[in-house]
Amino acid sequence: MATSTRETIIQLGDDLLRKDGFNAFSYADISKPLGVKNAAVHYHFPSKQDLAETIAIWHVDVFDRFVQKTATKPPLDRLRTFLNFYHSIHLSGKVCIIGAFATDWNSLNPNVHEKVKAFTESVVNWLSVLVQEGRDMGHIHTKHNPRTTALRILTSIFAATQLARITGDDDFSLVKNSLLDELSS
Amino acid sequence: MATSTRETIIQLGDDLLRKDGFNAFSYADISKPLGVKNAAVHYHFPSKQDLAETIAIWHVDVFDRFVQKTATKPPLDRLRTFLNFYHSIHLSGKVCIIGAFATDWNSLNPNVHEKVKAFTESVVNWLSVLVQEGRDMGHIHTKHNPRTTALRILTSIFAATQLARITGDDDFSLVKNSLLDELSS
DNA sequence: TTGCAAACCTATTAGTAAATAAGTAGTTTC
DNA sequence: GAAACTACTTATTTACTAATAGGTTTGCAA
Repeated sequence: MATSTRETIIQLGDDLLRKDGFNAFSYADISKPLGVKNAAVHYHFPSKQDLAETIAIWHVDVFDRFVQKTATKPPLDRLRTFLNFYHSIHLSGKVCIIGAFATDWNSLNPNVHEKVKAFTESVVNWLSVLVQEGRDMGHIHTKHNPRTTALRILTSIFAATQLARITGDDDFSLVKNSLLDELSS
Repeated sequence: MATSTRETIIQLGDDLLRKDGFNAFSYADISKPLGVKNAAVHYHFPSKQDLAETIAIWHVDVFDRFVQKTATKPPLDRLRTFLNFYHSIHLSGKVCIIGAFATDWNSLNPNVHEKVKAFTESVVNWLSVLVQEGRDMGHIHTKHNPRTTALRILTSIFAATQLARITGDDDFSLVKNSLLDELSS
């Protein structure tokens, strides 16, 4: 399937956003590798905020597909897949999109905020259901309520993609493995 | 005690770094509220990287004083104070300096990296000792090794300052309280 | 064949950025 | 009391930024 210019811009933008931050990349960083002029990027996304908004929506879509694809797996398998996904984020030099948007929060307009909120809530809710189901099945053990456990999973793993930039890969694995170990024991 | 221009620059820079991000503020954002010219800021910190480096060193000093001041407290009290400190970070609209530096990592030079690494390791080590001592005294309960538990505390609480920007204050408290609840039970 | 819209490009603008050179006023040092 | 240092200012430079106006090409549809 041929990838459209528009799609490539979104993917390059997402990469740059999560590697360098929203204010660290310019339209030139997108247009150059794409082999088009800066104005072509503005044709697809008139403003940088429009691009950020589309990237947020794109993540909603990607996550929806992830949810669909893993829907039949048992809760603990879903969690493992989720954490492995974050491992690949870390290994590719990026951070979690939630953290990237959060630290650049004050540079983004209300439209972007709305989409990022929707995405984040869908992740937290998905994790909450996962925890609830896992507990009902006796596969997941936690003393907190599902949302709290979901928040603890999410915060630990997305901060791990950031922290491991500073302290190294090993710390990412420590966090990841301890999460699985703790919830499944 | 009279605060010098240099110190005010560091504090303003730290505020801006943690509210908006390294690439979202300029020397004008510092010089204006200070009532000096942009060149005066460059006099104290020739480059923005120099400022970032000094901010990192400043955090090492602040943390050292925090460690000294709380050294006589029992482990669980130290943890509570630590988490309350993060609560005040969140309430003042900032994020943890570790996360701020991590997401802007690729914009910062090796000198800054070095100082941020030193600061982060000192926090992780302090938490590790806290966990070790707490466990020895029977006040803290965890199945992981001290560094792993330290990482889980740190990642959860610093990501909570970011996540709560998106999902709201309540989620910060859920994370904070669950940490205390879990480790002290 | 014309009409028209999608997807560009050329060229430019207005603004902001970090950084520096050179000068100045006030204070300290020898 | 001259020299030197501190903490600035004025003025400027170079570079990059997001964004836009207006023109060009291509392919499809009426």
